[in-house]
Amino acid sequence: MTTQSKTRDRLLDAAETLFAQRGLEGASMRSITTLANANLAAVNYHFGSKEGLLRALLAARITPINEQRLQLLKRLEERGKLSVESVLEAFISPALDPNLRPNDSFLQIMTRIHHSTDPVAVEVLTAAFGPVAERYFAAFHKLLPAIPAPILLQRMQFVIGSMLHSLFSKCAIKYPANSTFAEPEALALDEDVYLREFVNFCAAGLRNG
Amino acid sequence: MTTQSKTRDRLLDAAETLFAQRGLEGASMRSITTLANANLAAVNYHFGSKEGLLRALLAARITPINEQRLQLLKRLEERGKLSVESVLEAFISPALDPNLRPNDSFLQIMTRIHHSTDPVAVEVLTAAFGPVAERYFAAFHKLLPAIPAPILLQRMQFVIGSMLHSLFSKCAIKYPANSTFAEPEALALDEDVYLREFVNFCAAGLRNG
DNA sequence: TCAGCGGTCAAACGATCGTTTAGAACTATC
DNA sequence: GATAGTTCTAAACGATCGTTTGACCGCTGA
Repeated sequence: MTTQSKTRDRLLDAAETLFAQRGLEGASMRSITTLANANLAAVNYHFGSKEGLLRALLAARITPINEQRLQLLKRLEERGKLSVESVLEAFISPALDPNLRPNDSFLQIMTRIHHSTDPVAVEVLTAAFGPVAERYFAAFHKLLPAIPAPILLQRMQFVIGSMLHSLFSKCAIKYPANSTFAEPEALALDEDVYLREFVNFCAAGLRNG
Repeated sequence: MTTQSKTRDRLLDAAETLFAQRGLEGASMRSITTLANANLAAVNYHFGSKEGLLRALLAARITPINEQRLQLLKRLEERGKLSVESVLEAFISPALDPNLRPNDSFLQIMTRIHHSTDPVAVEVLTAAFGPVAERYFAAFHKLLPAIPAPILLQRMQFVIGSMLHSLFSKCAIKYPANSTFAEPEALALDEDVYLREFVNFCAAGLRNG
């Protein structure tokens, strides 16, 4: 138990890549194990099933991001630095932190499963994001007490949508290069510019929406 | 050629339901034809292949929405009624128009394929939404000339994300009913309230982002 | 030395996938 | 009522899916 199998980690990496590339159903066990240079039976040995592999992957990647989200929010509260902008930054920045390992592939999986109806994905998502959403809703509610709860909830859906889609479009350009709209280089903002844009866009929307 | 087959339409409806419910790969030909009370071979007869069925479905549903988007924008320009708010409304309202047949299932498919990497979905999406995105970008650029193009492009990504995710969450509640956050009834805003919230949120974000 | 164990392997399992085929059933035209 | 063309049907095709099996390897502690 002290030393985890190398194969196990290679399987997680391969699954991350292929789940992002081909979707949860489109990525076959054979394609995953081949990419991981492992035997076909390796997934069932290490994770029990394909579903077990998905659960392990999501847990390994989502948990640290959401813990960071809660920790940053707590820190803001303790230091009396709560503002709409600082809370928004605390919400999105963990998804951009390379130390927490959200690479392009995983960001793609995140957006995909947020709009999926796969039972496992829904179960894991609600369990992982439910507490985070509650705490952040409470924070926004305190900062914007004049906004009725149902309206604020709707605006938070806009915030979440802005985050998911922009994170996705950061790694998967949507419009063809020959289009006069959105040449690739036009979409490639610096990461700090992107973060500032997200925070300001959503702050303005939350307040004056 | 004058009278289209009833079976063809039932297949499109069944495909719409099951593609939304189980995804493009998760919905099998057998499940689709069974739901449509048709023979297994019916899809291949009417559409050539499963891919042909997907293409036909997307074309039948997306085309009228995007034509309406372009027409509404053109009408605003002709009548000199261009504003950030009116353009935003022209952009989202066709997706809510029951006459254009975007029911809950199709809205779910829309969000799903917008974040998918399926080659067919990407091809159809870029072909259908590319011109719309260009025209609306030009309109926003004219209304907000002080905002640099790359920044405006990023903000339009936020707008698109807000639209996709909120349309999706309108039909597929994301958080469990036992959560203090987001009880189902709390998310069920009137459609006109929802439209006003979307327009105001995005308008504030676009201007002051 | 050898029994035990975590890990890997090739091979096969039954199930399901999308597609094809040949012919039956229908509809409209003469 | 015979004919031609469209629509539907049952059955089977090969391919691929996720999973299981039992043998095998290298290491460790007794």
